[in-house]
Amino acid sequence: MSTEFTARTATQVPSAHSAQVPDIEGSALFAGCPDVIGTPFSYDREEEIYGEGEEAEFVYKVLDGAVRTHKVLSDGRRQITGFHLPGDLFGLGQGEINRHTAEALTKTKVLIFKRRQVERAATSRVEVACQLWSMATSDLRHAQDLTLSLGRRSAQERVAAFLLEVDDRLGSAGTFALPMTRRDIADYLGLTIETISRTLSQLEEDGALRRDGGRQVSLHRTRLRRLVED
Amino acid sequence: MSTEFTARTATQVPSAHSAQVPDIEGSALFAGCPDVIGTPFSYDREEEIYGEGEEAEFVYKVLDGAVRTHKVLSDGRRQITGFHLPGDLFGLGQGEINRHTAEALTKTKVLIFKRRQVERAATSRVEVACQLWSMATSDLRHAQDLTLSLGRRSAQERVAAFLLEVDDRLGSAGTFALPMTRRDIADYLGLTIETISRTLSQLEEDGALRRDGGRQVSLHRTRLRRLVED
DNA sequence: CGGACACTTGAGGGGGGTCAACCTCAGTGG
DNA sequence: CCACTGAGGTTGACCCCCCTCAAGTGTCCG
Repeated sequence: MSTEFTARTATQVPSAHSAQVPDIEGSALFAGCPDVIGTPFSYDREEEIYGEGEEAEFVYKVLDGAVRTHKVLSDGRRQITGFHLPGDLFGLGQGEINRHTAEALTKTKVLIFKRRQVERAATSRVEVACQLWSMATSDLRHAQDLTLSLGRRSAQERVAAFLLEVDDRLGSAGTFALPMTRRDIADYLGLTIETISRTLSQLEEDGALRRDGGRQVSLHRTRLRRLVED
Repeated sequence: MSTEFTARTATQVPSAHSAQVPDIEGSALFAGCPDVIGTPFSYDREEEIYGEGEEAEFVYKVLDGAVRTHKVLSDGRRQITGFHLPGDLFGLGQGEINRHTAEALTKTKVLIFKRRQVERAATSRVEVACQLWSMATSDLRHAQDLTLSLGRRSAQERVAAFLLEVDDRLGSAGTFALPMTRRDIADYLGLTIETISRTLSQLEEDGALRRDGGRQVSLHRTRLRRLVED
């Protein structure tokens, strides 16, 4: 998996154990394991990378672009569990069978690893196992933060927190283009596209951000942060 | 951490890697690591085990009783992230600082391990590291299932799924006493105690369960399962 | 038997969903 | 160069599910 969109708050502290976080270059991910080499691959916009219920054969590392993973209910309701940006690993931690679907948001380059090889590396090299533990733990933190938002925060708080999270992941410039559609944001935050749209308009009206065409936003971070209880 | 309340669905498959799930007895948890020995300890009903923001010094294994872990917003809104029953490990995966609070639901016996020792064991024995990875992964799955419920399911679906999950964790007898209050259920499912109460009444009226005093329930599992889309 | 806490039930309100119309803009073809 | 098209986004009107507030009913334990 990966660090996904875990917000780096001031209280966050380096990983508990000695394994270090993977660096942006794919080559050093399974350092010291020459048999675990990633194969470059590309996906088009909206292309499925793997599907829920299929055998989990590979693990992926994003090099360029963006990926979303989601679960669906039988009637089509969708919950996005994470967005994956360059440097992130995804597809791990799902046993023999994929527990969600992964799709490319845009044209996306990845490195593909065989899951079995990664697991073999984990059982033979303790640093790899610790690294995988560290990544799973990081994803777990992210999932629990999302749980708190979905369970207990208002639409405005969720959207404000989401914008700050994306800004953070994208380099904390304060100005950026959202890499996903309103539908993706809605399905991530447990809301509807109309509510996302209305909330963004409201935030702009309140001076918490400026917009320029659908995707481009400039955050007023101190005001947004004031809206997010924590 | 632990398997928490992860529902075992028909599609679920044994852990991906070779590490085996810990057994109910604490002694075999860090097998082959004589330096990692748990110290027995007890907590009273509603007693705090550790608090969010404190240094994470220990890891815990439930022997008897039940524990909840939760996060709180500054205005008091609470989200329970998991209930931990006998056999479950909790308190792992939070770096140097606790990212949530843990409290005993009832009088609870645990085994306490020093976090540093567990981490040391992980870096020296690959089976331990894999076991910890496996547990983190299992917790991640659970958190993502909860995310789907909170984001996309109705109150009735959440309560029905919750009852089936508890039944499963408690041995699938179909009849059991809920180990937690309505408030705990509400704070786990992102609802209010009134909605929990009304939903249970409605489910009873629909013949999906029977109640006997506040906590005791008998599930009509096929009817409940029909209410839970998946 | 009485007090406290957990739980239930009702009445009313609001946040966000639903449905529908409209706008914007990039792409495509004439 | 412009008309057409369709997907993504915005906005409004209405409604419903769940929350809020409030009053009751167990039920456990002194």
